[in-house]
Amino acid sequence: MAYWLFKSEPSTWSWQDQLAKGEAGEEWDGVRNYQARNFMRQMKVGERGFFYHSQTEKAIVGIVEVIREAHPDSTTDDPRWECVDIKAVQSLPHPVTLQMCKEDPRLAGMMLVRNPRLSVQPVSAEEWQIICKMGGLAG
DNA sequence: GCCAACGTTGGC
DNA sequence: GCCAACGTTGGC
Repeated sequence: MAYWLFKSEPSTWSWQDQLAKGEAGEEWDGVRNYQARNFMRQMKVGERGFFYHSQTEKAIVGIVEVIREAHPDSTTDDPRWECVDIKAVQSLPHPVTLQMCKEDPRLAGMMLVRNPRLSVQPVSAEEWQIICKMGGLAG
C-alpha cells in the first residue's frame, strides 16, 4: 500500500472543489510532467494520498483516495499524458503547513520539502503517520 | 513581485 | 548526446 501527495493551486482546483465532487471524484488532469505521470501510473485503486494547497495556503488540507487507475488525460490529445481519478475522503482537522513539515526533523527528507514543484509525489508510510497525527487524525 | 530551482526544448 | 536558453512553478 503506497501513499501519495497531490498538489494543487487553490485558485485552479481547491480542496473545496474536490469535496464538492463527493463520491464521484474527479480526474487529476493537467499534469504535464513525466515524473508526476510515472507516479500516477503506479497508483492502485484504494490507495490514499494527501491533498496539498500551494501558493497562498501551503498546507496539506485533506485526504483523497484513488478511485480509477491511470488513463489518458481527457484534457489533451497528446497520448503521453495520463491521469488517475481521485475522490475526497476527509478533511484534516488541522491543516499541516509546509513550514511544520520543514521544522520537523522526521519530515526533512520529504519530497514536498525537497522539491515543492513536483505536482504528484510519493509519501512514505512513516511520513503518512506523522502527518496524520499532526493533522489531528489517528492515522 | 522577485528570484531560485527545475524541466523542457532546440541548436549544434 | 550535450548544453545553453527559455518557460514555469512556487516559496518568500
